[in-house]
This record gives sequence, structure tokens and C-alpha cells, in this order.
Amino acid sequence: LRNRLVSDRPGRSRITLADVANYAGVSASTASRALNGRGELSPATRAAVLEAAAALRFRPSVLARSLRTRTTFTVGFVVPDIASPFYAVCLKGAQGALEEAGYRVMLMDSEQTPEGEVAALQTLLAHQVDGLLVATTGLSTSTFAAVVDRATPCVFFDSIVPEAGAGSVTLANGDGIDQLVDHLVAHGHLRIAILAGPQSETSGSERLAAFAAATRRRGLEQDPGLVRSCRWDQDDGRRATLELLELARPPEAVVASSAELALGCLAACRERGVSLPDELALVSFDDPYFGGLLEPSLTAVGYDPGDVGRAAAALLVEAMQETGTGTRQLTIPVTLVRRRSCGCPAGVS
Amino acid sequence: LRNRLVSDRPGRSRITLADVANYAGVSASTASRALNGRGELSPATRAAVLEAAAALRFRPSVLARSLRTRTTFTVGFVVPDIASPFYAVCLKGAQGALEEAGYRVMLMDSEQTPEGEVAALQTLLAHQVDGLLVATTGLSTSTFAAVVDRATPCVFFDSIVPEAGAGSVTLANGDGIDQLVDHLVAHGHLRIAILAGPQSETSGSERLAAFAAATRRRGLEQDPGLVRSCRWDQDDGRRATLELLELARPPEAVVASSAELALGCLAACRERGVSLPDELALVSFDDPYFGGLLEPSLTAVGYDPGDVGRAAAALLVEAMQETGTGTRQLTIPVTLVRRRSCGCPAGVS
DNA sequence: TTGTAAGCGTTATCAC
DNA sequence: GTGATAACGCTTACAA
Repeated sequence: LRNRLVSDRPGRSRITLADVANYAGVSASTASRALNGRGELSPATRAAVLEAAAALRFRPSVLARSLRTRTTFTVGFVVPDIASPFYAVCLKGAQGALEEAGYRVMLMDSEQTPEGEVAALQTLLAHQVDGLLVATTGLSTSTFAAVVDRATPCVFFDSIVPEAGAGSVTLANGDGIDQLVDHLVAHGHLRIAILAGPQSETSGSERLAAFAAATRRRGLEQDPGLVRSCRWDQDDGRRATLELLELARPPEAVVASSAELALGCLAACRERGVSLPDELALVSFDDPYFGGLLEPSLTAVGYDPGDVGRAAAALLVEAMQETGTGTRQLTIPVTLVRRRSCGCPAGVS
Repeated sequence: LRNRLVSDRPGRSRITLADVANYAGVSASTASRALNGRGELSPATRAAVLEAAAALRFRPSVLARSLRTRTTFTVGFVVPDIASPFYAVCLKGAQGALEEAGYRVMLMDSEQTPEGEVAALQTLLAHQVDGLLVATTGLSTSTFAAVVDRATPCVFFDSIVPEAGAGSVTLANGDGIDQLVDHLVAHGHLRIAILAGPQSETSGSERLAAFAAATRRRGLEQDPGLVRSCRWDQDDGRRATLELLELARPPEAVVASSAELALGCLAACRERGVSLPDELALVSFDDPYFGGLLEPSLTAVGYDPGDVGRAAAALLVEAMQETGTGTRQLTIPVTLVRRRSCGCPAGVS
């Protein structure tokens, strides 16, 4: 095992396994085995290779390895809008869990459109990602199937494609809305409006459906004018609230389907001089981290979006490792945080 | 050019260029040329290849291509905490600009530690990213140089490594702090404290330095006890504020170096029953999107973090395409938004 | 225990 | 114009 000089590498950009092997005086395959701890080989050779690799500061080419092994240890992450705190925190949770399992994440933003989402999935598949984590904007089962082959496991979170993927993680949308409506009823409200999100997304439609069911069950007023479906953005919430306030008979209370929509509602009320919670009660699905510092402080059902990301990542890792496990559905629970926007006195929570 | 039957593909996972060539009745090299529009070839062959590719739903292997061409069209994005709205929005801006230029982004979270950052950079380099976008936690020039080879262009944003990289994008930290201090002085405050961020990061140290210079220039009180350096988290801001409030002579006003720190200050004041802005004035570097809805609404210098990401991405794309351009420094301007936490009357802005 | 050789799916350099 | 052929840097039978 003589260390050959590491000469004749003119401008060659990268140190390769061959260089290491050469330096250690062994063949490339032996070097590979030593580095990966596969196969039996003499402690001496192993040590020599390891030393060579260290001396040369060898960094294996992930590309070459992936091409050969047909696995990239990369997962694709697709969300409608990464600037949204919810998705950003999901991403952080997922990234942490994936990193721990040895996976890297490639991020794509679908810009809230199905076309963007399809493009994102195609790009990711062209990169041969080992798995997919997606919060869909509402792809159909058939569209999804046409784009993503069965071989690449996919876990949906927040918003799902029916009968597709290796699993899904969603929030307890129904339970959360129930708690919100119940709480408003406890405050004596009978005429409650909802700021609903996009109906193409699971969390939009499930929350609206739960609202309809809950208000019916409670015998509350059923006025179609009280249901406003819009996108998740703050300004959409603002506009929808403005419309509600202009109704001949405005609502007594509003359920916002997300923190952004609640903020929009707050903004609209401030604009119109409507005082919360006296003239209008407000509760929200999503408890933003500054919820307690708003005026009035926000009553909401909360949860940790990081849990959603972590759970989805865990499911995906499982699906990527064990082949052909049945699809699993997880639900992340939510809990009510009572503050002042609903009409509760200060200092309750 | 007879279309050969596409048979004998048993369980072969992927459709390759060879399949397309075979289907079109040409060689792999011709197929490659047709698909990439390189070299001259007869319109008929080109059409045949394109048709074959479409018929077979051919998706070239990015891996193989990258291995061969030595370019991945992937850039690495490293931030201390992707759950932070600032970085999330930067990411979105950068991602959009990069996507447009044909690049994908691989995300790494350094978890606010130098070790995490080094590991992230190494992973990214092992993936042969074409470029790097990093918000450093404060790596030294030498550490950075030891990890990242000169061949991979790197653009820093928000926080930089001195004398390294192909460029940088920072906020107008000095100007922003000046505006904040000037405004508090205009309100008549002489004893002003600062909630400073980590001094290892550019935006932490520049803001503190600017604060020291501005207060000195204005002849304000220079009390070391009024300077609190901590991490960016809300709870750190809360704790630091609590300490300030317990001083024998508490400050009349506070400059928070970030939105998170301002929220922490708000929380601390609420806890202690200190009323803003009467007992303590507060201004902040960073205008969070809900700044107008807080109680009191927050006076702050604002900017669009997306601009930071977009600018950094533009610089990087330039650096990746033209070789050896000199390093460029960009500064994103900030503007003062007057609301109520500073002592201004309602409805100013 | 170690080496040889084939191959992963492309692109590039030559000939023809 | 088009087709062999040789890399790109790695892993893995199969031999030795």
C-alpha cells in the first residue's frame, strides 16, 4: 500500500473516488467499499482509504451515486405559497425530520395554481426525488395520477387529493370549527358568518362544511349571504368582511377560516369603525403567534404547524423505506384559545 | 425512419433517451441533438424525435445530464430559520426569480448555528449546486473559504461574510436606525434603549453600531445598561425588556432591532402593565404585515423582504452565468411608517 | 480480501 | 446530417 503521489491533476475540478483510490494505492471498488463500509476488507486498507479521503478532502459526487443507485435521498416539497407562515413552519418541521433521516428537500412554490403545481411535480420527478410532500391547491385524482407515477411515494398535508398518495396529514378541521361555533353560541350569537377559504382545498372545504353542519345542528340562522368564500390572503378577508358589514342585516359574529382572513376582518372593522367584540365577535381557525398582541386579542383554535410538517415527513420516510405500506391518514388536533375578540373578558386565557 | 416497436422494456423503470432514439429510428446522439436543438439536422428527423419523445412521455434524467455537463441548475439556499417570516419571504422572492432563470432551489436550515451552517454548505456542495444564496449566522472569512471553493459563486443576503462571495444584498440598516432614533428624538426622548440582535450577524451588529452612533451624535444618554443584545426570538425580546423595566431608571423609549423583538417588548409591557406609548415608546426595525393591527399599532421602518430575495437571486444568476464578474453589493432601502407605538396620534399614517 | 468491468442516462468529440 | 464512442463519477456483480 504505497501512497502514490497525487500529481497529474491539472485543472481537474473535482476530487473523485479514483483519486482517493489512487492515493491509497487500491482500486476504485475497494475505495468505494471502504468508504461505504460494505463488504469485508482488511482493517489496514480501510484505514488507508479513509486517510486518503481525509487528506484529499474527498466529497463523493451525489450525482454520480444517485445515477448509479437510482435513489437521490431528495424529497420534493410543494406548497401554494411559501411566504405563508403556515407553510413556512410546516416546511421547517418537515425539513428537520427529513434531514434527520438523511434526506434533502427541494422546494417548489405552486403559486396557488393547478398549473404551477403540475409544473412543480414534473420538475421534481425529472429530478428523481425519492418522495413528495405536497399541499395541493386542489388537483383532481386523475390529474395527479397522470403526472405522478406510482413509484414515487407522496404524502399530502393540509390539503389532499382524494384516493391518492401514500398517506396524508390534515388538521382537525371539523372539530376546530365545532369548537369555534360552540363558543360563539355560548356567547349568545345566532347570526354567524364565515370567511371561508378556497373550496378547492381540503382545509377550505372541510371548514366550510363543518360550519354548515354545526350551525344547522345548533339551529342557527341559515343565510347564504353569510357565507363568503375567497382566497386565503388578508386582503380577501378584508373585502369579504366589508361585504358582510354592508348587508342589510350584518352578522353578529364571524368565523374566519384562517389567521390571514381574521386579520383581514380586523382591518375591515377598523376601517369602518366597527368595534370588536361589541359590535361584531370574531374567532379564527389558526392561532398566529402574535394572536395575543392584537387589538382585540384573538380567540382562535390553535396548533403547531411544525407538527403537521413533522408528521408528514415521518409518514413519507416510512413510505420511502418500507415498500407498499397501506396509506395512512393522520389528523393533528387543535385546541381553543379564548381571548377577547369573541367577547370573553380580558385575562381569561 | 421507421418507427420500431417499443417492445422489450420489461420492468425498466424509466424511459431513456435510448428508448426515444430507438422509437424514432435514430441514434442516441441524434435524439439528444434534436431534443436540445443543438447542431444541424434535417427537419424530418427532428420532428420524428420530438414525436417519439412526446409519444413515450420522455423526461430526461436531470441526474445524468448534470453528471455529464457538470452543471445542475440547482442553487442552495441557507438560512438560520426558515420559520421566520423574513426568511420565508426572502425565499419566496429568490425562488421566483431563480425559477424564472431555470434554476431549482435546495433548502437548508442552519438552525442558527455555525456548525449547522457549515454542514449545510457541505451538503449543498456535495450536490454540486451551481450557486449559493446564504444568510450567514456569522461565519468567519476563513471558515467560509475553507468550506466553499472559489468555483461556486455565493451571494450573501441579510448577513454577510466579509470579503467573501460574489456579492451581497443587505438592508439599509444604518439609515433605518437613524430614522427610528431621529423620530424618537422628535418625540422628545433622551433616554433610549435598544433590543439588539445577535452581534455575530450583520444586521445585528450594523443596527447596534448605527444606534450607538446616532445616540452619540444626538447627544443622548449613553448608558451601557440600555443596550441588550440577544437572539431574534420573541421571547428573548420579552426577557430583555423585562430587564430594562426593572432598571432603577428605565428607558423612555425602546428601539427593537426586529419585529420579533418588538413583539417581545409588547408582551413584556403587557405582562407588567406598562402602557405604550405613554410610559414607554416603542419603534421597530421591520414592519410586520400585521403591524397596523397590534395594540398599539407599531411604528417601524419597513421594506419588502421579497426584494431582498429577488435582488440576491438576480446577483447570483449573473454571477453563475458570466464568469468572474467583480463582487457587487446591493442595499435595499427602508422607509419609516408612523403609527401609534412611538407616541404619534392615531391615524397619522 | 481485492480487482476488473459493466453500467446508470446523458452530452460531446470525433469520424463518416 | 448522422452515428459510434468515450467520458461524467460512482456502485456492484463477478472473478481472481
